[in-house]
Amino acid sequence: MTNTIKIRAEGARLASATPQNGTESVQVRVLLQLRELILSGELAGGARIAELAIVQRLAASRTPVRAALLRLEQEGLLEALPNGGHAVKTFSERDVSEAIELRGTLEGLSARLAAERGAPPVVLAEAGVCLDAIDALLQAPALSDEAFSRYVSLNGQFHLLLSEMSGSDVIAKQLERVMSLPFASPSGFVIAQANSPAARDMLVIAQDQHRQVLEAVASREGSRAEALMREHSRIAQRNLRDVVRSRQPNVLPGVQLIRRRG
Amino acid sequence: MTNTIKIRAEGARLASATPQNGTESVQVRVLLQLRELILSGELAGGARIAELAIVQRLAASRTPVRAALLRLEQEGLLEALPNGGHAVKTFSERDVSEAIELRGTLEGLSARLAAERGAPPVVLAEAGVCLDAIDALLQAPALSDEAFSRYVSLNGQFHLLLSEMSGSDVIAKQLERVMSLPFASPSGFVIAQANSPAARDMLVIAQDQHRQVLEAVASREGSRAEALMREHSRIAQRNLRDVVRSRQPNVLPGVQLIRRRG
DNA sequence: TTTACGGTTTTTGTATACAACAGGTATTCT
DNA sequence: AGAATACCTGTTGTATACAAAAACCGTAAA
Repeated sequence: MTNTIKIRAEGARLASATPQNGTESVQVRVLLQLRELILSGELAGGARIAELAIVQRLAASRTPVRAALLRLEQEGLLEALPNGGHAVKTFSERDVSEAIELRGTLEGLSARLAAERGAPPVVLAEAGVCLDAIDALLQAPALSDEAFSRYVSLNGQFHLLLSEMSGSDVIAKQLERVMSLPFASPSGFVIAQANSPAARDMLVIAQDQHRQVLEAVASREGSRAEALMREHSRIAQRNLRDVVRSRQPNVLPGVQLIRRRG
Repeated sequence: MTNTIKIRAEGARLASATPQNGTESVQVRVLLQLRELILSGELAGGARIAELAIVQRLAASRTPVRAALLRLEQEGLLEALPNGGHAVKTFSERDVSEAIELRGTLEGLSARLAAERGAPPVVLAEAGVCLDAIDALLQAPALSDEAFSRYVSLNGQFHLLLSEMSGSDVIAKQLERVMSLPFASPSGFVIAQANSPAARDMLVIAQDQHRQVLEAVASREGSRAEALMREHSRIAQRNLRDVVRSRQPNVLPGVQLIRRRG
């Protein structure tokens, strides 16, 4: 017989009594931790997620857990099951490919609009500085781990600036949504390829595209900017595919969610 | 003095006692009604929405109301306020324009992929039937109200079929998201222009584009399909702008959310 | 008149009780 | 033995109590 114990969040009452001492709300904490749990692979792809399990694990009440589940559902990491409840979503290789193509298309749109409307000089300048920093990084014949992680950060910043240049909140928001899937992010492939010998060459190529895009935007060449941005995203596509095929386990948060066939 | 009455959902207890007799869950009901309330303009753009107000109005408890607020937030109709709470979002004319451009871009991507990969013959055929039906509708020299609403339905169906042709769930889902804003929907402009004398001509033009797109997809002309689909969306843009300018009050659900300047 | 302060009130955040439902298991009837 | 059924359990849906924070308001002092 199973003994019917009443499941209760340890310390829940304590947490309730604790005032919000400047840190973060339970909701945010649960959201972050739950996302981490999924991306790290601790909650396997396809697994059903019970609210109470999370309640126990994260020591919060059902309310914030529910909120987090809903958010992650809309984020695309979870899917709602027909009869209630949620499951960790899995992605086919094609899904991944399409997500990247989608990002490229959206970034292309943003770049075109930026070029057509004229990007704010300040942002344009910031992007230039960003690219200069990447150039400096690529001076070295081989890149250290720290250099890679710095590249990731700079690369992410550049893509963000690019999405800012169009001045469109609507598009920026949509882009944000698409990039919330970790393997669709512009830096996904970089992390994954960090230890490959050809890694630096890849970055050199990507960086050249960065330069060209920025130039195109600055000189108001809309459709060139768009085409370049699309093509740029295809680097990620190529590399990410390699990674999925070779199936190194944890090179990138969330790769475990990609299933081989389906 | 305000008397401190304890606000309670009328009939809430009753609803709780009622079994789910085949209809719909409270959550779904609240979501639908709340969305309706916003789109109909009963909750004005920019207005802050208090949970308790909705609880009273829709006779449900805070839990499903909260869920609905979260959903509508992700849907883009509400925005989360910094210190908790939600407000009805408003859109600048530029936002609307960008949302439509976004739809065009996404539909263009979908059409291109459909053409490149080859659309399933069944879907292709269905789309053809759909267009034939629209042709039949346009035989009449002037269109009745029913004819218009039939057009709206057929038009929506065609666009849906088109998004199906690429076979991409990822893109289809994203498109669904973008089109959840009512003025970004492919039929938005149709409703709005129904009483204009040139309305039929507009539909004729749109229908020609439909034909061309379908042909392009069928004959695997990817970039033609994409370009056509983008251009097609610009009809909506043009017409919808007219409507916003002339500011007829209720031609389209949700127009009240568009503010003049901002 | 304006501003700072203190209490009041509204509103959201959080936890939890209770109900309905689904799925599995054991039991019983044929 | 096999099938149908009743029960049991785990899970989500719904409502609500309580806490904390923020907005509001009135008063008093500069």
